[in-house]
Amino acid sequence: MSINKEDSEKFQTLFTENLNDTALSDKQKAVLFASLTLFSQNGFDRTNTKDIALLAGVAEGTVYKQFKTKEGILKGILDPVIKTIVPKTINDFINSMVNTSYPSFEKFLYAIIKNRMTFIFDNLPQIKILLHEILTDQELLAEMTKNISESSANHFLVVLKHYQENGELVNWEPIRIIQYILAINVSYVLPTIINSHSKINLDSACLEATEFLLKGLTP
Amino acid sequence: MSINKEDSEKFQTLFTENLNDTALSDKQKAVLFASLTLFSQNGFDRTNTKDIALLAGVAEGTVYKQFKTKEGILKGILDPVIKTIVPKTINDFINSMVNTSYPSFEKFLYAIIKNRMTFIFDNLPQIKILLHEILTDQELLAEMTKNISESSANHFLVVLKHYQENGELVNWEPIRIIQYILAINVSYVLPTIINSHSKINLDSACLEATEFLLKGLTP
Amino acid sequence: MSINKEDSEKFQTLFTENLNDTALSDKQKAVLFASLTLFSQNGFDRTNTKDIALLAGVAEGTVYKQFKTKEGILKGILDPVIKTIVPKTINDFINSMVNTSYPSFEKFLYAIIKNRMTFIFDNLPQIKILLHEILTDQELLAEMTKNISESSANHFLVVLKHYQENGELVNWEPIRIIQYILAINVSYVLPTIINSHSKINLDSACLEATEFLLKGLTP
Amino acid sequence: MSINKEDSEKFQTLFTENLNDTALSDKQKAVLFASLTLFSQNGFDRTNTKDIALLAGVAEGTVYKQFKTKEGILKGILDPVIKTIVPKTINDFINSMVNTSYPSFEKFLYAIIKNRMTFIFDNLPQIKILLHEILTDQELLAEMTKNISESSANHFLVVLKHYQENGELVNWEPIRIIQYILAINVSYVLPTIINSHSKINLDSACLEATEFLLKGLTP
DNA sequence: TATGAATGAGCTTTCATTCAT
DNA sequence: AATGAATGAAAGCTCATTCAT
Repeated sequence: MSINKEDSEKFQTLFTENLNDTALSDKQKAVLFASLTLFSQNGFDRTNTKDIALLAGVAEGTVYKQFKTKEGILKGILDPVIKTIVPKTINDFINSMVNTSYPSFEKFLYAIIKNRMTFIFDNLPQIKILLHEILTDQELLAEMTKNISESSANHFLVVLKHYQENGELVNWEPIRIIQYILAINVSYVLPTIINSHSKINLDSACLEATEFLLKGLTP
Repeated sequence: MSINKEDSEKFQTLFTENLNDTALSDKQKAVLFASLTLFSQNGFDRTNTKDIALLAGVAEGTVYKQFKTKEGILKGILDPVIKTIVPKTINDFINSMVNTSYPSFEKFLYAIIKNRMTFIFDNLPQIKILLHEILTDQELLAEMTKNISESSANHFLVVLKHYQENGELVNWEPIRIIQYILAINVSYVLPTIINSHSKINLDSACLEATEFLLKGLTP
Repeated sequence: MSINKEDSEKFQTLFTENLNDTALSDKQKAVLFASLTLFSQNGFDRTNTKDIALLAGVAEGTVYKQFKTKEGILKGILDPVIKTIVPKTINDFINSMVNTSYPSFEKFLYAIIKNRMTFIFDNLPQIKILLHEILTDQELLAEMTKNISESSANHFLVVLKHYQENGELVNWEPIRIIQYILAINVSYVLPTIINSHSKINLDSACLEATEFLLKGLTP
Repeated sequence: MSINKEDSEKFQTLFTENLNDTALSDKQKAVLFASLTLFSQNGFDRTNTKDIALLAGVAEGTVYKQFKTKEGILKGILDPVIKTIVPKTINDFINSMVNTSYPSFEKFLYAIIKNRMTFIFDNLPQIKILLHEILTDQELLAEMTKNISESSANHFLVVLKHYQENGELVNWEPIRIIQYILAINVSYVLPTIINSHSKINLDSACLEATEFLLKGLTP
């Protein structure tokens, strides 16, 4: 199995679909998108509701129709990410992982990396906002990890153990292995998170990351 | 929000030394430390000058004596980090690296990692503030990298090349190697950056990181 | 300081008309009138926005809706005077002067004096504010004279020349004659400018001024 | 008699002498001069004590040694003008007038005009400050006129009456005659009051003013 | 449902004034 | 007497939020 184009387009539109599910008028959606854009560009505190209204093309009052407060808009953006998008994505991925037996740890590694990177790229604005909030609100992170780990992290551990017993993966603590995989992933994406205009080649990044991690994680 | 007095008394490293060099009165230093603490705890925008004055034990007017504006205080905190502390630390480190010939790439790697991690732990609040600002102000990062790379990055590259020619280090682009080293470093420090109360064992972290990076970077 | 509500209701002339032209809400007009009153009573610097809001019967935030700053309000008051009201008044007057052939210099003199004095009385608060500003901001005067002289001062000079050639007016430089006429006018109005409660009889003032100027300016 | 150069230098230094009389240290005098300069340039409200200290070359605390408040400095500048300098000047002038019998109303007129104009030029900064204050503080003017008229205005009226009975001066109310003389005087000085850099020729101004007033005030 | 004028709490900043040195 | 760091009241201004239309 490999994460194909269709998969990546699924993540990209999860946020939008999520919007479409709820019965939001066009103006309300415009408010949410404008907020997403401005929050990720300038930060929550440096975005005012007047500018949101301006960018959304609505009146200031309309900004408050759906979410009662400015912070409500923030939650309206982050809650789906924390509670739905991330867990759902992870579940989908792990399920496909369990169902598909990867021929080698290398293929497996490449798959995770591509999946993770694609997800990050597809949700850049939300991730940037999350980063901002996590720096000051520690409960956010706690809630997020809770939603992830409780859902299906155990399945992932099983797969890791499989490769360890197979002799393809060093016998380190799973958390340590995950830490390295995430770190290398993030190191490729960070420039784009910070500067939206910087572009990287996703494919070669995945290949490079896999190459290094494979060397570092093979016994 | 709660103002944590103990936190503000911990950061007694280069930043403090740097302060003592400048002729600041005790109250002015208190203002700077209070700002450092609150900015890193709650973020710049969610810190008001009244609370800074309160934590520093001075009047609100005193907050504005040294740095004319609130943003001036932010610069007063970040400028030394960007322009002096980071470059100085890097120079010191590289000089010691050039003078000391490490017997192996492993020793060399361990030395960098320990140095880097120690630096990050010693400057946690400033780094947290920097992170916040970098997310919205891209020029900050540009200026920082300028100060770093122009000073002595070339020396570092020479050392890397030495190990590559020696057959101890893979023949990848130096930037890629540095990226991995930094990523692994940061992955150990991140929990502490986000949650100041989470503690890690610096020594075992360095050993672990060295172990992994050595595997990944040896040809 | 006491806020005099009656005063603020008196200035119902060109300034008010000018306001009605622009699409200002009642509250915005109230802000402008309150500012006019307080600025002229106590001076710009001794008027605070809280008192403006109080006199206007609005919230403090409302004071900043139309004109973004306190100085913006000052400009909102003085700009029409400098750029519109004064030039328009002068043009109207000169046009009527050119169209109407006065039987004698005396009639002509009386007409100007009455016109000038009436204008000053009708715009007392604005003039008082202007005076204050002119004392510290010399560019204001420059801009005002530019707006006046360039518009139609030449027409006035033609009329003066006519009376000089007719033998009814001394052969002095026009600027000198105008200076005297203005000076005498102002001398009658000054007490009212300084103390709003001092009242003069406009008609007898005009007659007296005409009598003196006629003696002084007849060959 | 004519107002000679020596006379005019007497007025010019009255303010300084007044300072020297009081036991003020050099620094205290510097504070007073700096205040005089800045108050007249920028207005009382737009002058801060830091700038006064800076211009005077003293510490901020020193500004408060002599006059306990900023308003105290203003009084320290204006009180001598109102209570001493103006009355003394007027008394000196009227005494010299009474003692010297002017051969004609013309000579008399010229003498007053020159005296008045010279006085104004010699006290420009104080007059500018006075103007500012009079616009918002009506009691100031009241106190000033009280000090003037009570001292020796009556003497002046006697002289006017003399010329009226002599047939050299129209039979108008003395206050009206004084008003015109002052108005014409002020009209010559005003440009310099507003813009300190504009210079006029004092002698020709006096001759012109005399010429016009004589025509206007001769029966 | 959408509007946008109005609100007022809360923020940053200034500056006359004090006082230990 | 002179200093200048420190003060804190008060000012200008912003902006999330409300509500009559």
